[in-house]
Amino acid sequence: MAANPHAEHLAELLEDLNEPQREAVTHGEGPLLILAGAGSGKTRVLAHRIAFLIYTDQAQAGEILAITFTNKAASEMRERVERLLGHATRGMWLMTFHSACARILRAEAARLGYTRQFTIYDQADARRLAKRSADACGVDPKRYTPAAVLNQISAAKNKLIDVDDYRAQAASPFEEMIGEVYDVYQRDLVRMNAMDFDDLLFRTVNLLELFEEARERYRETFRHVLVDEYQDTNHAQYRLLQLLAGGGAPPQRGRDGGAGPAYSGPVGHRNLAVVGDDAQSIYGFRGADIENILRFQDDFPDARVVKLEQNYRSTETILSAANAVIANNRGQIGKKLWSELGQGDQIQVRALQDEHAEARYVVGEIQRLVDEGASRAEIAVLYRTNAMSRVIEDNLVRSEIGYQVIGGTKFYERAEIKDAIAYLTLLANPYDVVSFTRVANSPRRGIGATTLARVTAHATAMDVSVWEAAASPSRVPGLGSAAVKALGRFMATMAELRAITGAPALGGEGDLDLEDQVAQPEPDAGGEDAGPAGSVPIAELLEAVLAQSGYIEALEAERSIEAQGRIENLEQLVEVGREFDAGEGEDTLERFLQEIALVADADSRTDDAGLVTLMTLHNAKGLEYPTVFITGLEDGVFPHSRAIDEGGLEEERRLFYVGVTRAMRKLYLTHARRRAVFGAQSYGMPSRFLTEIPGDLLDEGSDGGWRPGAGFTPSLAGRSETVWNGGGQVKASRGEGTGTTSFRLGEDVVHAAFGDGVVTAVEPDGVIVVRFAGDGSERKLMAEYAPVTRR
DNA sequence: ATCCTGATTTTTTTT
DNA sequence: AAATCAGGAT
Repeated sequence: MAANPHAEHLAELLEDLNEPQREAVTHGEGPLLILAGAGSGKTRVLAHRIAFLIYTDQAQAGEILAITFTNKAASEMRERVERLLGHATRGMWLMTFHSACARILRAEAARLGYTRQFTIYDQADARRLAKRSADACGVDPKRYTPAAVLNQISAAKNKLIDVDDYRAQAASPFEEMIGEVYDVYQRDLVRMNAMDFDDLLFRTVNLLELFEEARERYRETFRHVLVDEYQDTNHAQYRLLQLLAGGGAPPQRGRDGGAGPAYSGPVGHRNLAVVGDDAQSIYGFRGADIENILRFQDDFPDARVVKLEQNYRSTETILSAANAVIANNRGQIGKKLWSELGQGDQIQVRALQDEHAEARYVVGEIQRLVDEGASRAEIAVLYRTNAMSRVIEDNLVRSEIGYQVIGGTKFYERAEIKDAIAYLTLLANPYDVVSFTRVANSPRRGIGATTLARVTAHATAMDVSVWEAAASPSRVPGLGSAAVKALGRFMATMAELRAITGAPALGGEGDLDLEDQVAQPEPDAGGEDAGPAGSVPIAELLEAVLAQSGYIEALEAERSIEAQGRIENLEQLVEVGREFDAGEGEDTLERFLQEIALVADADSRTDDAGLVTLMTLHNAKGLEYPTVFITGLEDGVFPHSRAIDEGGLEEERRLFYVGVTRAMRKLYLTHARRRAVFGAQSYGMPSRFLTEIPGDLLDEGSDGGWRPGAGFTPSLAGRSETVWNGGGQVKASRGEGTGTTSFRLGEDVVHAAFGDGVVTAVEPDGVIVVRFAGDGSERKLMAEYAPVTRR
């Protein structure tokens, strides 16, 4: 028998790999670049490589850091590796950049002036904060929306430009203005012991640059670093990898003060394996820098480069189309994808009159395919923007075809869920002003905006946490006696809840008026943290929060269907907590909050259910389906008009390339002559990407395509609906008689997309509010236009 | 402090 | 078509 006790496994591991795949898997130490075309088995190669490293004793599980793009991809990877290794992957760091950074920062928070309970703000929180900062700087919100301002700040952070650098190099009044807001915004974050998504990366880079000890420790810990989707890394992520694995280009700017110890000490181990495809770089808008992959060989001149060009997914027709389209981009790394799967079917291209006709065509085809024996789970419908899912949903519901939508509105964005999370966040992080203001008056307790502003201003002025400021309301200047009382009661329950977490008590007690109490030792200031702030089951804590805060009570008092729906959502959240409690690892509150902050909706995708999948093209990255529909192929929609204006055409083309290459056997491309955008009709030419596909690969339908006035008649089983009325005024007729458009409170209704619901409010101008039974969501609808009918 | 109403804006894409 | 926001009324 061979010396290696795993010899048998090893042979098996390499068995079904093609030559370049095997080369990538068995590559030893040193930098490795895997250029993996779409469908060339890159996930497989990564998983096999991890298993190989372990079987050949080049690494222990705990010495591997494998970065994926989504949590979903991480758990899929974990499963695959477990299957290969035949045992658990305990200790292996297999997660997203953001999760890995959050985990490192928890451990090292004190060094950066944070506590380990720091809050992670999602985009919505960050935007709210950016708005506040912009207001404080006197920025005209009409001229510069908070989102635009935040984008600028985010872009700077992704490039590792801190406030001082930014202000120093500001070259226009606009940039000076942004610099000012950036300054305020960042100070607020620090004061609140909070980080936004970008900070997670930026702060980790700071940590590793400033503290040699930490840098060396993590370098030693992660002997092998593997990165998936490398083409979508931004500069901060790039820098992080350099710091962890060493090598790479020299730092771009020394950080003042610290005299930049960045590159003293041993050069890293340089065991960095990255996998990517420059043709699939689609996240430039959020700072991804395609140059990272294009320049990998400059950074590591001795890097082994492996190209995976055999595609195991798609027919030759589909690949030819993809190759032809992407050839219109400049500066690609040469790759020629090929497949042994045969020509296959032609690509179906259809022109429809409007988005309704398009949706009917798509759903009609789905119906036909399913009748012919296809599984719904084999079909995906892709679109450029989330808003485009609505019409397709309508039609799927009418045809009674089960589907799932990935992305769009998320569970964790619902108000009641955000409220509940904010309570927990405030319990963990007493500095969190955003959570405090969110929670203080919900349910209503008579703590209004003015009171909140006074409390937070006082906290800032006295340099104490909001918690402390609020806990001694009588010391806040300008508060009326009613406000003092309300705050006192609120903070008393918060203190009780905090006691449940096991964390030490904080701040002033009720109405003690001792002046020197402010000087009392502050447990959260420095390194030592709130002690064993864990060990309470999250589900229990959450139930206590919801009960003692009066949140549930207030909802029950409403006695409305929508309140009932909210309560059910909250019960679901408690269930999430219960699952977390049952999982492995210490169940600390911080860890729970971190996990929740970093989950994406794409993570909730299921494969096995008999459901058609609807999602944006971005969300489709990394997935494959036997049948794929790409809708909305009009100039202005896809490519998106904003991308056309801002020179993002190549990225749009790569996005189209990603979409096309998701398809295994059948590909449908549709465009509408006319489409409602913001409720107004707009007319669009067929997408330029369509014309980039060689004609012989396309089947444009027996009809020869769209002709003015004629209209395409989809092969719909049931009735055919007339949509085009020739005059330009368009209104989709619904199958069921709508009857009158007036609804009454409490009436049972059916919505084409959302199913059964009940009218919970009737507003002026024909707006009704409906709470839907399906998901408990509540929506405002235009009674006259929305596809709702009385049940 | 809270509710109501009308105006404005939203749609790129997401960790 | 629908969500968010600001300003004004109660």
